[in-house]
Amino acid sequence: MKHKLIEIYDKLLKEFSYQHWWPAQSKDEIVIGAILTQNTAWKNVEKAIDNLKSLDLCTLDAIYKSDTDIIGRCIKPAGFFNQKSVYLKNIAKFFVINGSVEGLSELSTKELRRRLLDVKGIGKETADSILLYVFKRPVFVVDAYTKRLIKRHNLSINTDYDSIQKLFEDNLGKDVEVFCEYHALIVKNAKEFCRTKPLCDRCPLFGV
DNA sequence: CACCAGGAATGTA
DNA sequence: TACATTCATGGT
Repeated sequence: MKHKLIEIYDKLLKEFSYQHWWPAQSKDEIVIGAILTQNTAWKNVEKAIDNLKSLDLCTLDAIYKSDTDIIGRCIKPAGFFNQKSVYLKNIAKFFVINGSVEGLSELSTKELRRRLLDVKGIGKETADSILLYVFKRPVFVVDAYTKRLIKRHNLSINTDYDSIQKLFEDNLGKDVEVFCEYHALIVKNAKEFCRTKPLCDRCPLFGV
């Protein structure tokens, strides 16, 4: 008997096809985007990233060496720029002093996650996004859309982050590609159908 | 005008 | 542990 989560995944994949996530040109850009998109529309994140690129500041090394107020002006469209400029400096420093992605690649997933969570500005979702899309570790990313999906379809009693993450990881197999695609599809579906009319009859998950 | 967007830190009880 | 508040821009 297939789990509901697999049924949902199949329907979303059939409806939207592959999403090619994370949308970025480099691993540094994924990390930067993960910070900038915190409670912020992706459209505004794109503007901020374009601003960074125009000054050649869309790398962790460049951010590490730049003034916080310069970063702040670039990322202003993404909101919370006073906080996020500091957060970007924090994560940039973390990668620089640890030898970038390569320098951290030998760590276990659990240890790497702990270290990411120690960086001020990196919470569970941001840490897991980096673990999955940058380090290719089998960690499921739980965002607001994912929680909403689980609640609307009554797929879990507990709806906190850890419970929902465990639900996905226990029922999908630890497949990085599936985790990457499933999270992307949940976001895609939410933007496409679930904004104004939750579970309307046009939604691919109607009746599931 | 209110409300939301691919959250996280901080403070309170 | 479980909520409430704060942070800020831009689209609907």
